[in-house]
Amino acid sequence: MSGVGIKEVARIARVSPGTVSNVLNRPERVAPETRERVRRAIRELGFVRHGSASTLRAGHSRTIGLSLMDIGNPFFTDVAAGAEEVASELGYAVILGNSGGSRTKEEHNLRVFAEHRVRGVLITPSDDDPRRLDGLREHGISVVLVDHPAYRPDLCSVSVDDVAGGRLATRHLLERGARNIHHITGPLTIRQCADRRRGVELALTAAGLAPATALETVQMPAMTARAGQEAAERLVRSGRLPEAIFCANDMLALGVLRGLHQAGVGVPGEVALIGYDDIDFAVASAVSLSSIRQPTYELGRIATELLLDECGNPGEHAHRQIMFQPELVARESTG
Amino acid sequence: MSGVGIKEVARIARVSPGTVSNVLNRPERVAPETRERVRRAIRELGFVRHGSASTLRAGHSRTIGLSLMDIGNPFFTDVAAGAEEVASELGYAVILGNSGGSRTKEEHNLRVFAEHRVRGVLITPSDDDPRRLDGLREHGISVVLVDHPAYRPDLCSVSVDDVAGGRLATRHLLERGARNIHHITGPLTIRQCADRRRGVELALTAAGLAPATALETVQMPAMTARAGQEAAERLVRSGRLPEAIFCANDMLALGVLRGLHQAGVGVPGEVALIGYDDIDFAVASAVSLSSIRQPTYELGRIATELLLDECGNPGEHAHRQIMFQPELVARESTG
DNA sequence: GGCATAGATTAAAACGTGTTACACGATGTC
DNA sequence: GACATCGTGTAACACGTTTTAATCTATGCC
Repeated sequence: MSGVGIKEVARIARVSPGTVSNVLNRPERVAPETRERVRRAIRELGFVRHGSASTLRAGHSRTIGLSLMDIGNPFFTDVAAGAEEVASELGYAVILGNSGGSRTKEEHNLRVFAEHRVRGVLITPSDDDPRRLDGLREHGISVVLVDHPAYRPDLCSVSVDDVAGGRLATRHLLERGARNIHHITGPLTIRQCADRRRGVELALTAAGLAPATALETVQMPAMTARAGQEAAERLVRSGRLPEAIFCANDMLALGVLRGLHQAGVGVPGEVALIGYDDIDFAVASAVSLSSIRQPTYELGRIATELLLDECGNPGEHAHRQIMFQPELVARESTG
Repeated sequence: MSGVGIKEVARIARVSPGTVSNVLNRPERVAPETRERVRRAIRELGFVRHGSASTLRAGHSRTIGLSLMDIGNPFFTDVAAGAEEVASELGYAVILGNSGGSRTKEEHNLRVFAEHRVRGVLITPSDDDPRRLDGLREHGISVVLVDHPAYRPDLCSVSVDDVAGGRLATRHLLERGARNIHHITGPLTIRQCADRRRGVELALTAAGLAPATALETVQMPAMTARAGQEAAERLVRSGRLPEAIFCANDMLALGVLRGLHQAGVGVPGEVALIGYDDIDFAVASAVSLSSIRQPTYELGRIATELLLDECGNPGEHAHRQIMFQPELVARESTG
């Protein structure tokens, strides 16, 4: 086993354990020569600080929890990458939990985080229920919502305006000459989907078109490429091709693209197509995909910064609900 | 703060703290009625065990470290998903570290893991240097290599036979009529790239072709879609289109596909193309991509199982070097 | 020279849990 | 009735670190 602790170091450096602790945590308080002597002992013995003991005594850990909805989706892994980077820079470790959209698993994750006495939690919540979060906060654990606005002033959140995104995509399609929109989305119970659809409606009305006639919404159970392809095949079979398709997700859009291509339908020649998220693979497909870009990586970075600020200055921290504006990326699939 | 600890629970349940600890860790040793009384108290107080104190006293944590080479690559996130699932099932938490291929960051990760006294470490190593790992193991931390064979009998590893994979891809192209192979790869200092290329050579010689003339290798600095597209553009400009292209990576292949498509080169009509990894997006591209499938998710699952077995039965655990065989997935891009 | 002051170090008391050895009744055995 | 046994529960220490208050030394000042 490891065996070598702070007091073995102290013995070798001819110092008291307290001094070693000071070298570790407040080096400025110890005289340069002793400091160096202690550091040498640390190196020689290969000492590494026992994090648990430290956490126990200090009352707080250098750890944050990250609960993701879908680790298989590039959108979320981008968020994770951003979060990990910032956390790592500031000396924090990240405990990963993948909820897969399941409330049970999400609760399990939060419980694990609580046991580990993480300093804070970053979560892409699967629903709007804030009760579980309050449980954490009673334990003194800060929480920041990611990709989901906090509808209350005492909680930080970092998200992107999905209504605006839906509007952007729709307006773009209308500008390219479309008079009606075929909208392929995931379950409308998912906030992101509902908001994006709302944006479509707003854009249509703003252009003097009635959503009731100019908008057709198709709801798929999953937001995967497979689901997208199925939607496209169904569309082709029906024989009534729309002028323009807006998918709530790039995964869906890539599937649609492939389904249309296989049926010999030209994109953007016969149908214009736009997705959402602007994942890296959007530009890699044979007909590059127009999409709505979100500052994914930044989402993770800023959420972590907010979280650690809240942990560091619990008194004067001002809760903020940050909402980014999405951005249109026009590529080949919309002409 | 939380404030409620094991002894507050004990007070409410009219029991000694030791008994509460027993209810938590060896429930069978305590009489059913007291057990229930304690459990009720735990529920009422909303008590959650202090993981650090537990770790400190017990001498071991319920945590593993996971150091990934590239969290942005679907291959690695699949591995992570598998690992997280198993770890979670068995009550372990996962600390995530993203090395991005940098040795410095990798060392940082390992140091963090050591401080947290993780039970074991899962790592997709960026090189073959085993010294850092030995440092961990001296501290009683088990290590399992992922996607990298252990060249020593005292270390577990889970990997895929990349030589066989390269051979599979090449043989497939040869069977479709190609007489020479254009191989686009990443840095050959990366073991995976070197092995896959080795497989190409073996397959060529086995077919009576001399690698010196039948194989052209192009080494790109990164294994991204962008790099693939650049390689394709260069190829088109050179005017000498090969019969068949084998990319060491699906990301590269998707880029090549797009580059060729933009230049009006038909796939698989004029050029056959195959990738490697069979990421989900391989099937989603306009011309679905042939690829070499690896049991990614399983890699993560089994590695974690091995790791936790090694932690649980330190005495009788037999180190294993598991090597999976990859599998050809033929799709449209090779006709 | 005495005293205050600042700086450097230390001793000892926590932090919340797990574990060991032991106490306590009750039961069964001779 | 004495004694071993068994099933439960307890008391107290230990884990490795941080932190507080106290101690010690050297320095400057009157």
